[in-house]
Amino acid sequence: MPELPEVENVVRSLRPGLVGRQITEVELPTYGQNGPGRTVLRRLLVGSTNAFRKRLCGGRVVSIRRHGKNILITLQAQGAGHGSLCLLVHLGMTGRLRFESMPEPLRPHTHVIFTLDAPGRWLHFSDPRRFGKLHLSKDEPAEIQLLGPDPLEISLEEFCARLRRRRARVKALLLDQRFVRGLGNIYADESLFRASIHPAAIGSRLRRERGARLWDAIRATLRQAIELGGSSISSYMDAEGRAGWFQQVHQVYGRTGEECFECGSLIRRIVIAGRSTHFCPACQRQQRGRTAKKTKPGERSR
DNA sequence: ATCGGTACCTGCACGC
DNA sequence: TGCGTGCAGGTACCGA
Repeated sequence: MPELPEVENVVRSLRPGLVGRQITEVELPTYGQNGPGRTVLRRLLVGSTNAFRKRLCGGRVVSIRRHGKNILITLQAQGAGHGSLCLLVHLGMTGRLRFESMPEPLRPHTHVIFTLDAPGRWLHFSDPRRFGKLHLSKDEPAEIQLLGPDPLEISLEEFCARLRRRRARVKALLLDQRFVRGLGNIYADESLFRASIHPAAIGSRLRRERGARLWDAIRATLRQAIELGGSSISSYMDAEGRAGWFQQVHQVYGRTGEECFECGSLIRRIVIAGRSTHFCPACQRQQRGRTAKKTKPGERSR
């Protein structure tokens, strides 16, 4: 769920209440819930739960930033294990970091409760589907270096150069975090619509002019989405519980069968790279000879 | 290199 | 009301 704009808003809303604060206690309410062999946290927490708790307690938050869809929290550890710590949080599809006041009843699927040295403030991590991840390490995990450039920072030149090198369909490329980091299903579809590019177009076959339009569309889409607080499709909210508004200006995502706001054609849904892909068949035409092979007669493209 | 399928999970909307 | 089905913002892994 949370893509770059949502994660960016979570990070921004975490900063004021988290930077400079000390974590005084860490509780893991779902630890051991499904029996010792299958604890809920096993998949969520990289490393042992005890080490996680021990190393984090007493740590003071130094900084927090976004890297693609990852949240990186740097802490100054306390006591014998002094030195710096890096807590990586990936929200997966349904992960949520949210400030809470303790007397409220615990929401279901709350896996980690960080007690802060600010009175009446706790930070809860919840994640119903448990696709999220928490990884505590001494240094920044090496894996994040494998991710591609940030789409808001990449230059036009580099973006076009990367496109030229890849023969995958452009929608698949946008979802590939090694191509650019931070785009997900919503913003890939919305960016392609804004650039009037068919999602099945082959990256290396896009002319420079179209590549430039895509580069521009991605940046404009992400900037506007960040501005509007992200897309709140079902339950996304920032750390202070504020919803986003970008879903109200979605042009194609989640609009299968509805009329295109530009031309009135019906928005179509196809599957690319195993993901639902929404586009306007009239505004996003396949370029003859420049796209993936056409569907054979009698073959269904759904 | 790239793709499709599967897996990981729970919740929700839908049709019957 | 209940039940089965398909779908959902994520990534990782397999074999082809």
